[in-house]
Amino acid sequence: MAKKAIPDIIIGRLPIYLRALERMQQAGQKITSSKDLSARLGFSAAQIRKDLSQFGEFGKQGTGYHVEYLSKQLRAILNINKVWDVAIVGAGDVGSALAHYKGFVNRGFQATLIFDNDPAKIGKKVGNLIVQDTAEMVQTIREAGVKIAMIAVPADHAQEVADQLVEAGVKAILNYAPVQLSVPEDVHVEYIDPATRLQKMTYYLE
Amino acid sequence: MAKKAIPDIIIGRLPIYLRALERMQQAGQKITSSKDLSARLGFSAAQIRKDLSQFGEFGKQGTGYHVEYLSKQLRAILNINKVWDVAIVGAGDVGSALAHYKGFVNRGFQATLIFDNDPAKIGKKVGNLIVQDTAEMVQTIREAGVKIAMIAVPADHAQEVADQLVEAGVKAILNYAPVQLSVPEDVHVEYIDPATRLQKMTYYLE
DNA sequence: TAGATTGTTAATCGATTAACAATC
DNA sequence: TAGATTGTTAATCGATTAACAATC
Repeated sequence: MAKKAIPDIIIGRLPIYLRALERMQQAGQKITSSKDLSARLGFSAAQIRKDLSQFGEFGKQGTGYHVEYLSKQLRAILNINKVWDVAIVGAGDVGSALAHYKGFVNRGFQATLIFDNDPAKIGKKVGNLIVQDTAEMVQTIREAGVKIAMIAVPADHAQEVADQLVEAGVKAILNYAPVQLSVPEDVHVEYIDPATRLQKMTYYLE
Repeated sequence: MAKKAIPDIIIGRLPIYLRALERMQQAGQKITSSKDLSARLGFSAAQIRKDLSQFGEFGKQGTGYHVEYLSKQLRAILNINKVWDVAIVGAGDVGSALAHYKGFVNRGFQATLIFDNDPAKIGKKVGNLIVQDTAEMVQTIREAGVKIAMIAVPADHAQEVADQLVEAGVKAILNYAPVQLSVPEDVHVEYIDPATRLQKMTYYLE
């Protein structure tokens, strides 16, 4: 309830703040400020302070924010103190790339399941994972208690897969298929479509 | 000038409208309406009409929009009536996946160059492309007149690569490295970071 | 202490929605 | 014609910014 009150657009910025803080930590920087973060990220200092103040008082007047402390707080707020298991649906180029992707390590996620409906792929290894038959997906995901999935199947099948994921108890979907999905309102969906992003930029090109 | 006046947030929705229209076309649908698009995409009908009206009068009262005509108009507005060449920097897992990605076909883009600084990778084939030495990147991109690039190198090197791309005349960058880039204001940057997107959703999970 | 920076309120800015005349 | 849907204006809603007292 209290959570619901915080605008989604603010939630979306928290991981970006966290990413910057973690880079500061790596670089040995102990203290930062809204001004410092603003210079790095391009958001206004006022906005950064306001966003953070939604969740508590993390800073110190005159000093700023302790990098490690703030980053710990943000990880707690975002629920990534644990490592979440993630299922991948589709073992084509995109699904395989996600299975190999090293960017999830230390950011709260690990791919533990991958599915495909192509008999030629089922049983094959992709990274550390063995491709399983989509026919067993609902049961396998439900039994494993996996709550997050990434869809990397052709656009025509994405909605069907989404329906199955919902049935399996998945609550968060990262969709790489270039279609809008229709899901119950307690299921969250984020979209990644590089062509769409490039098209946004070509508008400005000549 | 007139272009600059249109909010970026509207430009970002145009490719999504286009994506839906192209799926309608494939399905043989001739006519749509703001209400129909709204049902598919989740944006309000009023917003869709208002967005489109920024660029002209594409519809007909009482009828709606002709799918093929509107999609043609949007392609023109977004400057994707041509096919844009795109350079990929980094031939690791992400770069390779982008080189193989089939989602760019018919959406206005083709990868034509790929670069890496690892001698073990230079000269190797990735998809149709041969990996070239990053040392020659600035010159090669400039000579080829390529204006769009995707960065798929480790975070530590992304800014350096971005600087080189700017020097080479690139005006649009799709950045897969999990860092904010600093570029001149006539250069456009979009970010794709799946971990960030997943973290946004885990906020809502328990 | 003096300087710096937070957290927060009020003011501004911009985006979305509702409503409806125009018209196909 | 009657019904439907556009394009657009005005009203609403929400997000960002400016400013500053509190305080480290």
